[in-house]
Amino acid sequence: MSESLPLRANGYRDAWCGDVLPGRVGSPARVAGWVHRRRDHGGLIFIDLRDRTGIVQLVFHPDRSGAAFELAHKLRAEDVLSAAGEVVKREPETVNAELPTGEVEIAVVEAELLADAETPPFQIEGYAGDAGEDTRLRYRYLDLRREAMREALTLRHRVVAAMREFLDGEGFVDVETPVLTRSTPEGARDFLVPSSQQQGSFYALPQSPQLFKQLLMVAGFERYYQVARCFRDEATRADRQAEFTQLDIEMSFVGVDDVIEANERLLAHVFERVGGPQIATTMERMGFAEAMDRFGTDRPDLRFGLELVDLGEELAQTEFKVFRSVLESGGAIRGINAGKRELPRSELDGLISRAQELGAKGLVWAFREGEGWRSPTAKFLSKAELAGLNARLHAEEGDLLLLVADKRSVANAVLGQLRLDLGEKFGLIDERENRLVWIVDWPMMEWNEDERRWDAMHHPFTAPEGEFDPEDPGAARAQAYDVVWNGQELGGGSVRINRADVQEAVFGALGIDAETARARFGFLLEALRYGAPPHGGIAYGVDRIVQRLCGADSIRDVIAFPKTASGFDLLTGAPAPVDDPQLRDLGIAIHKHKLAGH
RNA sequence: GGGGGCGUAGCUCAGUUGGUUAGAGCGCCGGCCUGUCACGCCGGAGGUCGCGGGUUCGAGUCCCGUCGCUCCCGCCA
Repeated sequence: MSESLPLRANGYRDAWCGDVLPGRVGSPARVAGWVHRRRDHGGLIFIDLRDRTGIVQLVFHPDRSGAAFELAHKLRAEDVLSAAGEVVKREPETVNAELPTGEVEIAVVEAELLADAETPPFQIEGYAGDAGEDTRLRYRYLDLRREAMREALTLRHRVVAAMREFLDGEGFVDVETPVLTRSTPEGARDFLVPSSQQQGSFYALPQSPQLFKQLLMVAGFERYYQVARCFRDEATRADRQAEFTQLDIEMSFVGVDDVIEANERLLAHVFERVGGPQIATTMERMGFAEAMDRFGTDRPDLRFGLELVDLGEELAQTEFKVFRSVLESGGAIRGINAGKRELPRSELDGLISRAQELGAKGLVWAFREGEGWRSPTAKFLSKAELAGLNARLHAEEGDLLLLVADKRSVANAVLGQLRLDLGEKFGLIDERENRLVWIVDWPMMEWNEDERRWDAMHHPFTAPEGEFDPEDPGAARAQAYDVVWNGQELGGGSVRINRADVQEAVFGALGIDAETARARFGFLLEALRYGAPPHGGIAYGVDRIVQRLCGADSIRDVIAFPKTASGFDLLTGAPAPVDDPQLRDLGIAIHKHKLAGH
């Protein structure tokens, strides 16, 4: 805070605490803030006063401070105080090098208690261990007084401001779309809002503004963005909240390359503005198939190796029943070379447990030894097979090899995650490195074995590459793209379908019959008949970007008032039961016995 | 929906094979202290061991249930 504030009457400040620097020595200053710490020496009292800019030391002398000295004696942590006095230079031996304001202090002549504070349930900047998260959330307004939280939310503000600044400069228009909208049963569970005027009918909170932004393209806005709150009624995770924020962007008359190019400049601008990693404005691209093949995931962390290798060829003739049955049923045998590692049996067992937790039936571990393996599995494989596997995995003496035989999707998921676990465990990741990559060339659809139908890989409005053949949906490529930063998806999008006939064909391939499509998406199909420009866009997870930028462990650390894993707001007590009359207005009956214990 | 971890003072935690009156650090309260800055020194208060039930002569400790927090799997087009 560089600008100074006007001198005001009691209770107002003319200087920020963090601005009381040597340049002000000899001048009067009035500051206001919270009592951070009190050091009462009996005949001399020091108060560290904190506002959002920092901390400054106040000194109270019994003679010079008058009535303020008596007040200082009674001050307690987090009391709100206004104090005025002269900025004085400290004696060299009393300078505090830890504080930016540590060369000076304010010799207080006048002070006013603006509000007193109860003893907080936890210390604002404690040294006795951080408060537990439920306590922090219960008293979030105190938790947010802490420097780390203030910095995280300020960084968030700067990220969003930089996004707006860039998009405004490029002619994008911020348009608000409804929060009360229509439920679409696909995807995550919707939060529903009952309508009192149409009893029995419900609004849904949006999972994204997808359809509205497409309608804005039909409406001719050409360039739209919105910092949009989105909702998914699903369990939360360390990087997932039911209520989250998207930067939502849509552009007309564009193809994949246009959207990617604009977003490379957007990301470079945002990172530059907030002191994030320097990135090239032309970023790496990788096909979906290559990402799955080399890393087992569509969001690869490219900062380290340990790539997945396909071992089907080497094992094509194997007598080992486990491997043979997997290959015969169309599965895959994939492996990674984890390098020269000495792992005790207990840790190898841990890897097996982890693999099973991730869905594998088992995990084969082996250390290369001579031309063969030291492994419980070695005895089931021929010399030629072991030699072939060693060669394919580029295994050197002592290298740890991990193999999973399963459906290809399972083998990829398991080894892809084990690769990340091992990369972290073995310290293979250079935290200073930043790898951004666009994942492109996505399949349109993937086969859902449980439901026996095709599901959209991105969403049903994604445009196919070239002509769409409804007879062979599995072959269709999507004009879709995800941007991945060090293994985390920052955002994703696509070029959209802008012709009603194509949209109808895609719905059909997804098993949505014409009647259902009309009922749910009739407004979109109709709009596409009135001259829809080619358009495409992207949506970013703002919370995750900020989390990543400040290195927070949890998305909750970059959200002002987050909810717990089970969706509670510990501060306000939401969700909470409502009165019967409220329910009657909505035409909703709740069986009270189901609420027993609430 | 499933699995793991956790729940003891205001906060963070320790608490042995089930055994006397449940401890520590920080915080809080009182006193002393004129150069501290995580001030220091002396004294003190503070506990439904999440909740309910069970086993036992005896439960913070073992068992069952339940609530809450958290991580992971499912899920998240």
